Amino acid sequence: MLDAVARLRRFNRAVTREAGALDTSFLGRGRPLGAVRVLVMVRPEGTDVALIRDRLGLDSGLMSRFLRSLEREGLIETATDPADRRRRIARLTPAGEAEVAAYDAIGHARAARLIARAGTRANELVAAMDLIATLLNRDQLEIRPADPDSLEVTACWQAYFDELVARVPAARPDMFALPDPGAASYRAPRGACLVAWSDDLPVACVALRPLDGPTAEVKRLWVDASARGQGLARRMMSAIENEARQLGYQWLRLDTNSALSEAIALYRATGWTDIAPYTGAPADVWMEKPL
Amino acid sequence: MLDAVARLRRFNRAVTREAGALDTSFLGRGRPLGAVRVLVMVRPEGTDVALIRDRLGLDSGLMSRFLRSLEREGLIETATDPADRRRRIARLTPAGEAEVAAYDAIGHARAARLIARAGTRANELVAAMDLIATLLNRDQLEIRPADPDSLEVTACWQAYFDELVARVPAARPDMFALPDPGAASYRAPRGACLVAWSDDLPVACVALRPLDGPTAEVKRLWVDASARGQGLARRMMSAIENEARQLGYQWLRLDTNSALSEAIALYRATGWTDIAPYTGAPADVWMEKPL
DNA sequence: CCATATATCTGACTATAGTCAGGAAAAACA
DNA sequence: TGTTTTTCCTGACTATAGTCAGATATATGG
Repeated sequence: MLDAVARLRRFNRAVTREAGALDTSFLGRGRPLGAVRVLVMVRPEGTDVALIRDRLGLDSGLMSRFLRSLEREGLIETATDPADRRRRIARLTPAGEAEVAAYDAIGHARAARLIARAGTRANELVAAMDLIATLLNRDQLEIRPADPDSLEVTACWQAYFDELVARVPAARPDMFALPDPGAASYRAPRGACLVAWSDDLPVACVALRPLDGPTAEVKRLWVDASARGQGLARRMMSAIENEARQLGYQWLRLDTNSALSEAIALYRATGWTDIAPYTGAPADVWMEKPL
Repeated sequence: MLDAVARLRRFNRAVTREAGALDTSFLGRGRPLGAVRVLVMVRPEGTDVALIRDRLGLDSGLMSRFLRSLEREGLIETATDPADRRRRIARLTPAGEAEVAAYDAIGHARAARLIARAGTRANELVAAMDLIATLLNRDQLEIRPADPDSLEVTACWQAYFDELVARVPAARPDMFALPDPGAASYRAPRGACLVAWSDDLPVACVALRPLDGPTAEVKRLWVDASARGQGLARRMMSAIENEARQLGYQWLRLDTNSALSEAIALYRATGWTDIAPYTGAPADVWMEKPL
């Protein structure tokens, strides 16, 4: 392989040029880039001003000016946060939502064009971008509770089932027909569902449901290919165990398949022990852990 | 797969943030970014000012000011191009070379740190970056003649030999011991050597040497993994055929191995026909084409 | 209650990027 | 040869990003 560092710097130049083009593509709607970057971070339901400032690394004075300018344009409204009245919350007006949608469409079109440029290698391109984005976002990874009926959880579970079908010989697609009738059991007060976010993309999930008195069952641990090799599965397991503890459980169980060797190695390394079967195919390994 | 466009946009955000950090890392030496971008594009042996301006997309007035400012600092000297005295050529002074080396070191350190962050997936990261950079740079790809003894050609040939060893069962590493004693035959006036550049990284090569009177032999066609699937091999073959025509050859020959099926398919599709063996192992396919 | 810290806002300021019009010199063209 | 085009330069200008100090209102911890 030629010098890896030289290759990385070529990448930097290529992407900087592309990102520059991306930035200027956000112009042409008569608004400076800084204001646009703020605008597109405001969610319709309202976003904490400090959060935006922090994400964009802006000076508070500059941020304030951007907000005033967007307000003058009638794209956002700001109100004080009732929970902490020093803070302010920015909310999109209908005009603002339309404007954000327009910027979204521009970005979407650009992105689609870039992917199209890859031709037959589009899938590889997206996978490569995923890997890089996940590595760069690695420190910003956040694990948050999620609604088991939400779109992101459904997407994670679908990815999990696809993975099972690909790797477990005994698994067939029709074993996992979403939507899941049992999704309610992954909710409070007796269940839980966690998703790991890299930026706004879910890259891992895990769920917990009541099994039998003081025993809960861990289900559907999944980590996206781009996020593997960084100890995320271990973090997810540790997070769901904490949830279980807080819900008052004393024992955890899980079933899995011997084809999923890394997962089993992780379980063994973190205090899980084999037990007698308590479910059927496609599982062929059953484990337990005291809390 | 989750929405590809959403993933690409996450990538954009991650990389824009990183590129922003990269840009500011070029600060801290008391010089504005624009001037630095110009400075690091000046080669010690001299670079055409218009070329720099074109690559960076700068206004001629702005460019002029950057040059004056770098001159005042004693980092570069400008002289009129003797071939066209409207044009100017910028050259690094010794102080300038030292300064560029310092910026290089900063960039190198940053790049190394990023690669290190990928841990066990460093190779995958570099491959992903290569793929993206090559796709983004695709329109800027340049095929230029190269010195067969140069570092870049040696690197290409080494990559070619590695590929052969990996794919051809009969090939062993010791069959291809660089440096190549026959490199001189790939030079003018009877031979040629072409390299395709993506930015400053060689991504493909092909060579030509005299064989027998009006017949020349095409050797060492190689395309980097990141640049495949875009018709580059075809372009390289077409370029080397043009070289051969200009050198007055009437026939081309080549030997290859049946394990390299895409290459053979390309040859068949572009007018090459099978002929009797004229070399030994590891070759097992021999072809010819009239010009 | 007070002292201190935090979040935001405002006004004044600087630095940098970028634009534009016009001029001088050289090259290309008819 | 004269005209047009190209290349670079300069000065004047604008827009944007970003910094800084101080003011105000609120929260937090004693």
